[in-house]
Amino acid sequence: MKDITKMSDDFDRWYTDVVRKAELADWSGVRGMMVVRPYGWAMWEAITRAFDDMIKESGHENWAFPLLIPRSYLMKEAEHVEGFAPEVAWVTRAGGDMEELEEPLAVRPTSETIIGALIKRYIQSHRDLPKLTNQWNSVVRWEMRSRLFLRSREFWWQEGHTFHASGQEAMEEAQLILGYYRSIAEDWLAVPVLSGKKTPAETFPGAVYTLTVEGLMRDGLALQMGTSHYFGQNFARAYDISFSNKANERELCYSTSWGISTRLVGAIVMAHGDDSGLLVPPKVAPVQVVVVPIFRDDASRIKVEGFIDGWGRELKAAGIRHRVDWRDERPGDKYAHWELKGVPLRLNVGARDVDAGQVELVDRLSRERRAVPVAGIAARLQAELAAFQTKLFERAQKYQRDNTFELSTLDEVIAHFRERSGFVWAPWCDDAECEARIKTETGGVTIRTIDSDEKASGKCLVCGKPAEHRVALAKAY
RNA sequence: CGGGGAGUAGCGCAGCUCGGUAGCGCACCUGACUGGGGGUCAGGUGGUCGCGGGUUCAAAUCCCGCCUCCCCGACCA
Repeated sequence: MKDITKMSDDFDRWYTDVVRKAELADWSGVRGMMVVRPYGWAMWEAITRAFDDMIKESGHENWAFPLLIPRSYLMKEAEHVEGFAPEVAWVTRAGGDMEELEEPLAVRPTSETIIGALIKRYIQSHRDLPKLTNQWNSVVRWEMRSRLFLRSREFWWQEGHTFHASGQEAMEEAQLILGYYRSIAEDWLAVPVLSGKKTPAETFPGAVYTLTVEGLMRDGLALQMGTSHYFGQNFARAYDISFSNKANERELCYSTSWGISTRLVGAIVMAHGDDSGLLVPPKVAPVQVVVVPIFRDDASRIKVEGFIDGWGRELKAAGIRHRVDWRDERPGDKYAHWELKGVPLRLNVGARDVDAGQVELVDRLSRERRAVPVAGIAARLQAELAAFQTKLFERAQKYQRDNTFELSTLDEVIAHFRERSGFVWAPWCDDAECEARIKTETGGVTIRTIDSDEKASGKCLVCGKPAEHRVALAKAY
Protein backbone atom coordinates (compact mmCIF):
# COMPACT_ATOMS: atom_id res chain seq x y z
CA MET A 1 0.00 0.00 0.00
CA LYS A 2 2.78 2.39 0.90
CA ASP A 3 5.84 2.88 -1.18
CA ILE A 4 5.36 4.20 -4.65
CA THR A 5 8.47 5.05 -6.61
CA LYS A 6 9.33 8.73 -6.45
CA MET A 7 8.38 10.64 -9.55
CA SER A 8 11.82 12.20 -9.71
CA ASP A 9 13.55 8.81 -9.44
CA ASP A 10 11.75 7.08 -12.28
CA PHE A 11 8.66 8.61 -13.82
CA ASP A 12 7.61 5.45 -15.66
CA ARG A 13 7.71 3.33 -12.53
CA TRP A 14 5.98 6.06 -10.59
CA TYR A 15 3.20 6.04 -13.17
CA THR A 16 2.78 2.28 -13.06
CA ASP A 17 2.85 2.27 -9.26
CA VAL A 18 0.17 4.94 -9.04
CA VAL A 19 -2.09 3.33 -11.61
CA ARG A 20 -1.92 0.00 -9.83
CA LYS A 21 -1.90 1.11 -6.22
CA ALA A 22 -4.64 3.66 -6.68
CA GLU A 23 -6.62 0.74 -8.15
CA LEU A 24 -7.17 2.26 -11.57
CA ALA A 25 -6.15 -0.69 -13.71
CA ASP A 26 -4.05 -3.82 -14.03
CA TRP A 27 -2.65 -6.04 -16.72
CA SER A 28 -4.79 -9.07 -17.35
CA GLY A 29 -2.46 -11.91 -18.30
CA VAL A 30 -3.32 -11.53 -21.97
CA ARG A 31 -0.53 -9.46 -23.43
CA GLY A 32 -1.40 -5.80 -23.78
CA MET A 33 -4.96 -6.24 -22.55
CA MET A 34 -5.89 -4.35 -19.41
CA VAL A 35 -8.57 -4.63 -16.80
CA VAL A 36 -9.91 -1.24 -15.82
CA ARG A 37 -10.93 -1.27 -12.17
CA PRO A 38 -13.95 0.58 -10.79
CA TYR A 39 -12.03 3.61 -9.57
CA GLY A 40 -10.40 4.10 -12.97
CA TRP A 41 -13.55 3.30 -14.87
CA ALA A 42 -15.51 5.83 -12.80
CA MET A 43 -13.23 8.58 -14.10
CA TRP A 44 -13.78 7.40 -17.64
CA GLU A 45 -17.53 7.34 -16.95
CA ALA A 46 -17.42 10.94 -15.80
CA ILE A 47 -15.69 11.85 -19.05
CA THR A 48 -18.16 9.86 -21.11
CA ARG A 49 -21.11 11.55 -19.43
CA ALA A 50 -19.69 14.99 -20.04
CA PHE A 51 -18.85 14.35 -23.66
CA ASP A 52 -22.02 12.45 -24.40
CA ASP A 53 -24.02 15.43 -23.14
CA MET A 54 -22.06 17.76 -25.40
CA ILE A 55 -22.61 15.79 -28.58
CA LYS A 56 -26.25 15.03 -27.84
CA GLU A 57 -26.77 18.75 -27.39
CA SER A 58 -25.46 19.32 -30.90
CA GLY A 59 -27.62 16.66 -32.49
CA HIS A 60 -25.40 13.59 -32.53
CA GLU A 61 -26.85 10.13 -32.00
CA ASN A 62 -25.27 7.02 -30.57
CA TRP A 63 -25.20 3.90 -32.71
CA ALA A 64 -23.71 0.46 -32.36
CA PHE A 65 -21.78 -0.93 -35.32
CA PRO A 66 -20.21 -4.38 -35.56
CA LEU A 67 -17.00 -5.38 -33.83
CA LEU A 68 -15.83 -7.51 -36.76
CA ILE A 69 -15.10 -6.01 -40.14
CA PRO A 70 -14.90 -8.11 -43.32
CA ARG A 71 -11.51 -7.85 -44.92
CA SER A 72 -13.03 -6.58 -48.14
CA TYR A 73 -14.58 -3.59 -46.36
CA LEU A 74 -11.33 -2.71 -44.70
CA MET A 75 -9.38 -2.82 -47.94
CA LYS A 76 -11.32 -0.17 -49.83
CA GLU A 77 -9.61 3.02 -48.69
CA ALA A 78 -6.00 2.53 -49.70
CA GLU A 79 -4.24 4.96 -47.36
CA HIS A 80 -6.41 3.89 -44.46
CA VAL A 81 -5.57 0.22 -44.97
CA GLU A 82 -1.90 0.97 -45.29
CA GLY A 83 -1.92 2.96 -42.08
CA PHE A 84 -3.72 0.38 -40.00
CA ALA A 85 -2.52 -2.88 -41.54
CA PRO A 86 0.36 -3.43 -39.09
CA GLU A 87 -1.89 -3.28 -36.05
CA VAL A 88 -5.01 -5.16 -37.10
CA ALA A 89 -5.97 -8.39 -35.33
CA TRP A 90 -7.81 -10.93 -37.47
CA VAL A 91 -10.41 -13.57 -36.80
CA THR A 92 -9.69 -16.36 -39.24
CA ARG A 93 -11.25 -19.33 -37.50
CA ALA A 94 -14.49 -19.94 -35.66
CA GLY A 95 -16.80 -22.61 -34.33
CA GLY A 96 -16.24 -25.81 -32.41
CA ASP A 97 -13.91 -27.22 -35.03
CA MET A 98 -12.07 -23.92 -35.44
CA GLU A 99 -12.96 -23.94 -39.06
CA GLU A 100 -11.21 -21.51 -41.37
CA LEU A 101 -13.45 -18.59 -42.36
CA GLU A 102 -14.02 -17.89 -46.01
CA GLU A 103 -13.17 -14.25 -45.45
CA PRO A 104 -11.02 -13.11 -42.55
CA LEU A 105 -12.69 -10.64 -40.20
CA ALA A 106 -10.76 -7.75 -38.71
CA VAL A 107 -11.34 -6.85 -35.09
CA ARG A 108 -12.07 -3.16 -35.48
CA PRO A 109 -9.07 -0.91 -34.92
CA THR A 110 -11.48 1.96 -35.72
CA SER A 111 -14.75 1.86 -37.62
CA GLU A 112 -14.52 4.21 -40.61
CA THR A 113 -14.64 1.31 -43.01
CA ILE A 114 -17.60 -0.59 -41.68
CA ILE A 115 -19.57 2.54 -40.93
CA GLY A 116 -18.79 3.78 -44.41
CA ALA A 117 -20.01 0.52 -45.87
CA LEU A 118 -23.20 0.53 -43.80
CA ILE A 119 -24.19 4.15 -43.46
CA LYS A 120 -24.96 4.63 -47.14
CA ARG A 121 -28.18 2.65 -46.66
CA TYR A 122 -29.44 5.45 -44.52
CA ILE A 123 -28.32 8.30 -46.74
CA GLN A 124 -30.16 8.94 -49.98
CA SER A 125 -31.16 12.57 -50.00
CA HIS A 126 -29.63 15.81 -48.82
CA ARG A 127 -32.56 15.67 -46.41
CA ASP A 128 -30.83 12.73 -44.67
CA LEU A 129 -27.83 14.93 -43.97
CA PRO A 130 -26.02 15.69 -41.88
CA LYS A 131 -25.84 12.21 -40.37
CA LEU A 132 -24.17 12.64 -37.01
CA THR A 133 -23.23 9.29 -35.51
CA ASN A 134 -21.17 8.26 -32.54
CA GLN A 135 -20.44 5.00 -30.80
CA TRP A 136 -18.96 4.11 -27.42
CA ASN A 137 -16.98 0.92 -27.67
CA SER A 138 -13.58 -0.65 -27.47
CA VAL A 139 -11.17 -1.24 -30.31
CA VAL A 140 -8.13 -3.45 -30.75
CA ARG A 141 -4.78 -2.39 -32.09
CA TRP A 142 -1.97 -4.92 -32.04
CA GLU A 143 0.63 -2.75 -30.33
CA MET A 144 4.09 -4.14 -29.76
CA ARG A 145 4.73 -2.19 -26.62
CA SER A 146 2.09 -1.36 -24.07
CA ARG A 147 1.51 0.89 -21.09
CA LEU A 148 -1.57 0.99 -18.90
CA PHE A 149 -4.12 3.46 -20.33
CA LEU A 150 -1.59 5.03 -22.70
CA ARG A 151 -1.04 2.18 -25.08
CA SER A 152 -2.90 -1.08 -24.63
CA ARG A 153 -3.99 -3.52 -27.27
CA GLU A 154 -7.60 -2.91 -26.38
CA PHE A 155 -8.82 0.49 -25.31
CA TRP A 156 -12.19 2.09 -24.75
CA TRP A 157 -13.23 5.22 -26.54
CA GLN A 158 -15.89 7.00 -28.47
CA GLU A 159 -15.66 7.25 -32.21
CA GLY A 160 -17.80 9.85 -33.91
CA HIS A 161 -18.48 9.57 -37.61
CA THR A 162 -20.39 12.27 -39.40
CA PHE A 163 -21.56 12.76 -42.97
CA HIS A 164 -22.32 16.08 -44.55
CA ALA A 165 -23.57 17.65 -47.74
CA SER A 166 -20.70 20.10 -47.99
CA GLY A 167 -17.02 20.20 -47.20
CA GLN A 168 -17.48 23.44 -45.36
CA GLU A 169 -20.01 21.91 -43.01
CA ALA A 170 -17.82 18.85 -42.38
CA MET A 171 -14.84 21.06 -41.59
CA GLU A 172 -16.96 23.03 -39.17
CA GLU A 173 -17.97 19.76 -37.55
CA ALA A 174 -14.34 18.71 -37.08
CA GLN A 175 -13.65 22.10 -35.55
CA LEU A 176 -16.70 21.93 -33.28
CA ILE A 177 -15.59 18.60 -31.86
CA LEU A 178 -12.06 19.87 -31.39
CA GLY A 179 -13.59 22.57 -29.21
CA TYR A 180 -15.40 19.91 -27.18
CA TYR A 181 -12.15 18.04 -26.74
CA ARG A 182 -10.46 21.19 -25.55
CA SER A 183 -13.25 21.64 -23.07
CA ILE A 184 -12.99 18.05 -21.83
CA ALA A 185 -9.25 18.46 -21.37
CA GLU A 186 -9.25 21.92 -19.82
CA ASP A 187 -12.60 22.34 -18.09
CA TRP A 188 -13.02 18.77 -16.91
CA LEU A 189 -9.57 17.25 -16.61
CA ALA A 190 -7.87 20.56 -15.79
CA VAL A 191 -5.17 19.88 -18.38
CA PRO A 192 -4.34 22.87 -20.60
CA VAL A 193 -3.81 21.89 -24.22
CA LEU A 194 -2.30 23.17 -27.43
CA SER A 195 -4.56 22.58 -30.36
CA GLY A 196 -4.22 22.77 -34.09
CA LYS A 197 -3.56 20.78 -37.23
CA LYS A 198 -1.26 17.79 -37.50
CA THR A 199 1.38 17.69 -40.21
CA PRO A 200 0.67 15.37 -43.17
CA ALA A 201 3.09 12.85 -41.66
CA GLU A 202 1.04 12.70 -38.47
CA THR A 203 -2.35 12.83 -40.17
CA PHE A 204 -4.82 10.00 -39.66
CA PRO A 205 -4.58 7.46 -42.52
CA GLY A 206 -7.16 8.45 -45.11
CA ALA A 207 -7.86 11.92 -43.75
CA VAL A 208 -7.42 15.24 -45.54
CA TYR A 209 -6.29 16.73 -42.26
CA THR A 210 -6.26 15.92 -38.56
CA LEU A 211 -6.88 18.30 -35.69
CA THR A 212 -5.47 17.54 -32.26
CA VAL A 213 -5.36 18.61 -28.65
CA GLU A 214 -2.02 18.02 -26.94
CA GLY A 215 -1.37 18.17 -23.22
CA LEU A 216 1.92 18.29 -21.34
CA MET A 217 2.60 15.64 -18.73
CA ARG A 218 4.72 16.17 -15.62
CA ASP A 219 7.72 14.41 -17.16
CA GLY A 220 7.71 17.00 -19.94
CA LEU A 221 6.33 14.69 -22.61
CA ALA A 222 3.35 15.63 -24.73
CA LEU A 223 0.26 13.48 -24.83
CA GLN A 224 -2.23 13.49 -27.66
CA MET A 225 -5.54 13.77 -25.87
CA GLY A 226 -8.02 13.75 -28.73
CA THR A 227 -8.11 13.96 -32.51
CA SER A 228 -10.72 15.13 -34.99
CA HIS A 229 -10.36 14.32 -38.67
CA TYR A 230 -11.71 15.88 -41.83
CA PHE A 231 -11.96 13.32 -44.62
CA GLY A 232 -13.20 15.42 -47.49
CA GLN A 233 -14.78 12.86 -49.82
CA ASN A 234 -12.08 10.22 -49.38
CA PHE A 235 -14.18 7.69 -47.50
CA ALA A 236 -17.35 8.58 -49.39
CA ARG A 237 -15.54 7.79 -52.62
CA ALA A 238 -14.23 4.48 -51.31
CA TYR A 239 -17.61 3.38 -49.99
CA ASP A 240 -19.82 5.19 -52.45
CA ILE A 241 -21.63 7.24 -49.84
CA SER A 242 -23.65 9.61 -51.96
CA PHE A 243 -26.83 11.62 -51.90
CA SER A 244 -29.11 13.52 -54.23
CA ASN A 245 -28.62 17.22 -53.82
CA LYS A 246 -31.27 19.88 -54.23
CA ALA A 247 -30.66 19.95 -57.98
CA ASN A 248 -31.27 16.19 -58.04
CA GLU A 249 -27.63 15.51 -58.84
CA ARG A 250 -25.71 12.63 -57.31
CA GLU A 251 -23.00 13.91 -54.98
CA LEU A 252 -20.48 12.29 -52.63
CA CYS A 253 -20.75 13.05 -48.91
CA TYR A 254 -18.09 14.83 -46.93
CA SER A 255 -17.22 13.10 -43.69
CA THR A 256 -15.39 13.40 -40.39
CA SER A 257 -14.37 11.18 -37.52
CA TRP A 258 -13.10 11.94 -34.05
CA GLY A 259 -12.19 10.15 -30.85
CA ILE A 260 -11.11 10.37 -27.25
CA SER A 261 -10.13 7.30 -25.26
CA THR A 262 -9.38 5.84 -21.86
CA ARG A 263 -5.93 7.26 -22.47
CA LEU A 264 -7.37 10.37 -20.81
CA VAL A 265 -7.36 8.55 -17.49
CA GLY A 266 -3.61 8.21 -17.94
CA ALA A 267 -3.49 11.93 -18.68
CA ILE A 268 -5.11 12.69 -15.34
CA VAL A 269 -2.46 10.63 -13.59
CA MET A 270 0.48 12.13 -15.44
CA ALA A 271 -0.67 15.74 -15.57
CA HIS A 272 -1.56 16.14 -11.89
CA GLY A 273 -0.04 13.35 -9.81
CA ASP A 274 2.72 13.72 -7.22
CA ASP A 275 4.85 11.56 -4.96
CA SER A 276 1.84 10.76 -2.77
CA GLY A 277 -0.17 9.52 -5.73
CA LEU A 278 -3.06 10.87 -7.74
CA LEU A 279 -4.73 14.25 -7.78
CA VAL A 280 -8.12 13.96 -9.40
CA PRO A 281 -9.96 17.02 -10.72
CA PRO A 282 -13.23 17.32 -8.76
CA LYS A 283 -15.37 17.25 -11.89
CA VAL A 284 -14.28 13.73 -12.74
CA ALA A 285 -13.42 12.51 -9.25
CA PRO A 286 -15.25 9.30 -8.31
CA VAL A 287 -15.01 10.53 -4.72
CA GLN A 288 -14.89 14.29 -4.28
CA VAL A 289 -14.96 14.41 -0.50
CA VAL A 290 -13.88 11.68 1.87
CA VAL A 291 -14.86 11.80 5.52
CA VAL A 292 -12.51 10.17 8.02
CA PRO A 293 -14.24 9.63 11.34
CA ILE A 294 -11.99 9.54 14.38
CA PHE A 295 -13.12 7.75 17.51
CA ARG A 296 -11.76 5.52 20.24
CA ASP A 297 -14.70 3.58 21.55
CA ASP A 298 -18.32 2.79 20.78
CA ALA A 299 -19.58 5.83 22.60
CA SER A 300 -17.42 8.26 20.65
CA ARG A 301 -18.07 6.35 17.44
CA ILE A 302 -21.82 6.72 17.88
CA LYS A 303 -21.40 10.36 18.69
CA VAL A 304 -19.32 11.00 15.59
CA GLU A 305 -21.58 8.89 13.42
CA GLY A 306 -24.67 10.80 14.45
CA PHE A 307 -22.90 14.05 13.77
CA ILE A 308 -21.80 13.00 10.28
CA ASP A 309 -25.26 11.66 9.44
CA GLY A 310 -26.68 15.05 10.24
CA TRP A 311 -24.89 16.96 7.52
CA GLY A 312 -24.07 13.95 5.29
CA ARG A 313 -27.59 14.20 3.95
CA GLU A 314 -26.96 17.78 2.92
CA LEU A 315 -23.91 16.75 0.92
CA LYS A 316 -25.89 14.10 -0.86
CA ALA A 317 -28.71 16.50 -1.63
CA ALA A 318 -26.15 18.94 -3.02
CA GLY A 319 -24.86 16.25 -5.37
CA ILE A 320 -21.43 16.06 -3.74
CA ARG A 321 -19.86 12.64 -4.29
CA HIS A 322 -18.67 11.78 -0.82
CA ARG A 323 -17.83 8.71 1.17
CA VAL A 324 -17.41 8.08 4.88
CA ASP A 325 -14.49 5.75 5.54
CA TRP A 326 -15.65 3.49 8.37
CA ARG A 327 -13.03 0.84 7.68
CA ASP A 328 -11.31 -0.49 10.76
CA GLU A 329 -8.01 1.22 10.01
CA ARG A 330 -6.06 3.93 11.74
CA PRO A 331 -6.72 7.49 10.65
CA GLY A 332 -3.18 7.86 9.30
CA ASP A 333 -3.69 4.86 7.03
CA LYS A 334 -6.87 6.36 5.74
CA TYR A 335 -5.27 9.73 5.05
CA ALA A 336 -2.52 8.09 3.03
CA HIS A 337 -5.00 5.84 1.26
CA TRP A 338 -7.22 8.66 0.03
CA GLU A 339 -4.28 10.85 -0.86
CA LEU A 340 -2.98 8.04 -3.03
CA LYS A 341 -6.39 7.95 -4.67
CA GLY A 342 -6.28 11.69 -5.23
CA VAL A 343 -9.54 12.61 -3.52
CA PRO A 344 -9.68 16.43 -3.62
CA LEU A 345 -11.09 17.12 -0.15
CA ARG A 346 -10.93 15.26 3.13
CA LEU A 347 -12.86 15.93 6.31
CA ASN A 348 -11.41 14.70 9.57
CA VAL A 349 -14.14 14.42 12.15
CA GLY A 350 -13.56 13.52 15.78
CA ALA A 351 -15.26 14.05 19.12
CA ARG A 352 -13.60 17.46 19.51
CA ASP A 353 -15.16 18.57 16.24
CA VAL A 354 -18.58 17.31 17.23
CA ASP A 355 -18.42 19.44 20.37
CA ALA A 356 -17.30 22.47 18.37
CA GLY A 357 -19.85 21.91 15.60
CA GLN A 358 -17.11 21.87 12.98
CA VAL A 359 -15.01 19.60 10.81
CA GLU A 360 -11.36 19.67 9.87
CA LEU A 361 -11.00 20.27 6.12
CA VAL A 362 -7.87 19.20 4.29
CA ASP A 363 -7.40 19.62 0.55
CA ARG A 364 -5.15 17.37 -1.50
CA LEU A 365 -3.24 20.28 -3.01
CA SER A 366 -2.14 22.33 0.00
CA ARG A 367 -2.77 19.69 2.68
CA GLU A 368 -3.47 22.49 5.10
CA ARG A 369 -5.98 21.87 7.84
CA ARG A 370 -8.77 24.31 8.28
CA ALA A 371 -11.63 24.27 10.75
CA VAL A 372 -14.96 24.59 8.98
CA PRO A 373 -18.31 25.02 10.71
CA VAL A 374 -20.92 22.47 9.71
CA ALA A 375 -23.51 25.15 9.23
CA GLY A 376 -23.75 25.61 5.47
CA ILE A 377 -21.20 22.92 4.83
CA ALA A 378 -22.62 21.71 1.50
CA ALA A 379 -22.33 25.13 -0.08
CA ARG A 380 -18.88 25.55 1.40
CA LEU A 381 -17.67 22.25 -0.01
CA GLN A 382 -19.10 23.03 -3.42
CA ALA A 383 -17.15 26.26 -3.40
CA GLU A 384 -14.03 24.44 -2.24
CA LEU A 385 -14.39 21.86 -5.00
CA ALA A 386 -14.79 24.56 -7.64
CA ALA A 387 -11.75 26.36 -6.27
CA PHE A 388 -9.78 23.12 -6.26
CA GLN A 389 -10.67 22.50 -9.90
CA THR A 390 -9.48 26.00 -10.77
CA LYS A 391 -6.27 25.72 -8.76
CA LEU A 392 -5.43 22.43 -10.36
CA PHE A 393 -5.91 23.92 -13.81
CA GLU A 394 -3.90 27.01 -12.97
CA ARG A 395 -1.10 24.90 -11.59
CA ALA A 396 -1.06 22.86 -14.80
CA GLN A 397 -1.16 26.06 -16.84
CA LYS A 398 1.84 27.42 -15.00
CA TYR A 399 3.66 24.16 -15.55
CA GLN A 400 2.87 24.33 -19.25
CA ARG A 401 4.02 27.98 -19.46
CA ASP A 402 7.23 27.21 -17.59
CA ASN A 403 7.94 24.36 -19.97
CA THR A 404 7.16 26.03 -23.27
CA PHE A 405 9.97 27.66 -25.22
CA GLU A 406 10.55 29.50 -28.45
CA LEU A 407 13.59 28.46 -30.50
CA SER A 408 14.64 29.06 -34.06
CA THR A 409 17.31 26.57 -35.15
CA LEU A 410 17.66 22.81 -35.16
CA ASP A 411 20.90 23.05 -33.17
CA GLU A 412 19.09 24.92 -30.43
CA VAL A 413 16.33 22.35 -30.47
CA ILE A 414 18.77 19.45 -30.26
CA ALA A 415 20.61 21.11 -27.38
CA HIS A 416 17.34 21.92 -25.64
CA PHE A 417 15.98 18.37 -25.71
CA ARG A 418 19.28 16.99 -24.50
CA GLU A 419 18.76 18.96 -21.31
CA ARG A 420 15.02 18.97 -20.82
CA SER A 421 11.63 18.47 -22.44
CA GLY A 422 8.42 20.42 -22.81
CA PHE A 423 6.96 22.23 -25.81
CA VAL A 424 9.17 24.17 -28.17
CA TRP A 425 7.70 26.54 -30.73
CA ALA A 426 9.72 26.87 -33.89
CA PRO A 427 9.30 28.02 -37.50
CA TRP A 428 8.99 25.32 -40.14
CA CYS A 429 8.96 25.40 -43.93
CA ASP A 430 6.29 22.72 -44.43
CA ASP A 431 8.70 20.23 -45.97
CA ALA A 432 8.35 16.60 -44.80
CA GLU A 433 12.08 16.07 -45.13
CA CYS A 434 12.82 18.82 -42.65
CA GLU A 435 10.22 17.29 -40.36
CA ALA A 436 11.89 13.89 -40.61
CA ARG A 437 15.29 15.41 -39.85
CA ILE A 438 13.97 16.95 -36.67
CA LYS A 439 12.84 13.52 -35.53
CA THR A 440 16.04 11.67 -36.34
CA GLU A 441 18.48 14.32 -35.15
CA THR A 442 16.75 14.97 -31.85
CA GLY A 443 16.07 11.35 -31.05
CA GLY A 444 12.32 11.39 -31.36
CA VAL A 445 11.09 14.95 -31.07
CA THR A 446 8.08 15.41 -33.35
CA ILE A 447 5.83 18.19 -34.54
CA ARG A 448 2.82 17.88 -32.28
CA THR A 449 0.71 20.56 -33.89
CA ILE A 450 0.77 23.51 -36.24
CA ASP A 451 -0.13 26.85 -34.70
CA SER A 452 -3.52 27.85 -35.98
CA ASP A 453 -3.50 31.35 -34.54
CA GLU A 454 -0.18 32.92 -35.31
CA LYS A 455 1.25 33.49 -38.75
CA ALA A 456 4.68 32.13 -39.48
CA SER A 457 7.68 34.38 -39.46
CA GLY A 458 11.39 33.76 -39.83
CA LYS A 459 13.15 30.84 -41.40
CA CYS A 460 12.63 27.09 -41.17
CA LEU A 461 14.62 25.74 -38.24
CA VAL A 462 16.08 23.01 -40.44
CA CYS A 463 16.67 24.27 -43.97
CA GLY A 464 16.58 28.04 -43.44
CA LYS A 465 14.02 28.66 -46.16
CA PRO A 466 11.17 31.03 -45.34
CA ALA A 467 8.89 29.43 -42.76
CA GLU A 468 5.31 28.53 -43.61
CA HIS A 469 4.21 27.59 -40.14
CA ARG A 470 4.92 27.97 -36.49
CA VAL A 471 4.92 24.48 -34.98
CA ALA A 472 5.01 22.99 -31.50
CA LEU A 473 7.73 20.40 -31.01
CA ALA A 474 7.87 17.85 -28.22
CA LYS A 475 8.73 14.34 -27.30
CA ALA A 476 5.45 12.53 -27.10
CA TYR A 477 3.86 9.37 -25.78
C1' C B 1 9.15 -7.36 -33.98
C1' G B 2 14.86 -7.37 -32.52
C1' G B 3 18.39 -7.30 -27.91
C1' G B 4 18.56 -8.10 -22.47
C1' G B 5 16.26 -9.64 -17.67
C1' A B 6 12.44 -12.12 -14.91
C1' G B 7 8.03 -15.44 -13.43
C1' U B 8 7.99 -19.36 -6.18
C1' A B 9 1.19 -17.13 -1.19
C1' G B 10 -2.47 -10.89 -2.75
C1' C B 11 2.55 -7.84 -3.05
C1' G B 12 8.08 -7.88 -2.60
C1' C B 13 11.68 -11.65 -2.46
C1' A B 14 15.14 -16.10 -0.83
C1' G B 15 15.71 -21.22 -2.25
C1' C B 16 17.87 -23.28 -8.16
C1' U B 17 24.86 -23.34 -9.07
C1' C B 18 25.30 -29.00 -6.40
C1' G B 19 17.63 -32.61 -7.63
C1' G B 20 15.49 -35.26 -1.75
C1' U B 21 9.36 -32.65 3.58
C1' A B 22 8.55 -24.87 0.07
C1' G B 23 10.57 -20.47 3.27
C1' C B 24 10.98 -14.93 4.81
C1' G B 25 8.89 -9.78 5.11
C1' C B 26 4.48 -7.13 4.20
C1' A B 27 -0.65 -7.89 3.40
C1' C B 28 -4.88 -11.05 5.05
C1' C B 29 -7.94 -13.64 9.31
C1' U B 30 -8.94 -13.99 14.99
C1' G B 31 -8.32 -11.68 19.77
C1' A B 32 -6.49 -7.93 23.06
C1' C B 33 -4.51 -3.23 23.79
C1' U B 34 -4.91 1.12 20.75
C1' G B 35 -6.94 5.29 17.68
C1' G B 36 -6.37 13.58 15.58
C1' G B 37 -0.62 11.34 9.97
C1' G B 38 1.17 5.00 7.73
C1' G B 39 0.44 1.30 15.65
C1' U B 40 1.84 -2.98 19.46
C1' C B 41 1.49 -8.00 21.07
C1' A B 42 -0.24 -13.04 20.59
C1' G B 43 -2.25 -16.79 17.59
C1' G B 44 -3.61 -18.30 12.59
C1' U B 45 -5.06 -18.92 7.04
C1' G B 46 -3.09 -19.06 2.38
C1' G B 47 1.35 -21.92 -2.77
C1' U B 48 -1.02 -27.27 -9.10
C1' C B 49 6.77 -23.13 -7.53
C1' G B 50 3.73 -19.31 -15.10
C1' C B 51 1.92 -23.52 -18.63
C1' G B 52 3.05 -28.11 -21.33
C1' G B 53 6.39 -31.95 -22.26
C1' G B 54 11.06 -34.64 -21.17
C1' U B 55 15.24 -36.79 -17.95
C1' U B 56 15.15 -39.24 -12.98
C1' C B 57 13.46 -43.72 -7.80
C1' A B 58 12.62 -38.40 -6.97
C1' A B 59 12.16 -31.82 -10.33
C1' A B 60 10.86 -25.08 -7.79
C1' U B 61 15.94 -26.92 -8.96
C1' C B 62 18.38 -30.24 -15.01
C1' C B 63 16.65 -30.25 -20.64
C1' C B 64 13.02 -28.64 -24.68
C1' G B 65 8.75 -25.80 -26.27
C1' C B 66 5.16 -22.08 -25.22
C1' C B 67 2.80 -17.97 -22.38
C1' U B 68 3.22 -13.52 -19.54
C1' C B 69 5.76 -9.33 -17.32
C1' C B 70 9.87 -5.59 -17.01
C1' C B 71 13.97 -2.68 -19.42
C1' C B 72 16.26 -0.90 -24.16
C1' G B 73 15.39 -0.01 -29.57
C1' A B 74 12.11 0.45 -34.55
C1' C B 75 6.00 1.48 -35.20
C1' C B 76 1.62 3.77 -32.62
C1' A B 77 -5.11 6.64 -29.80
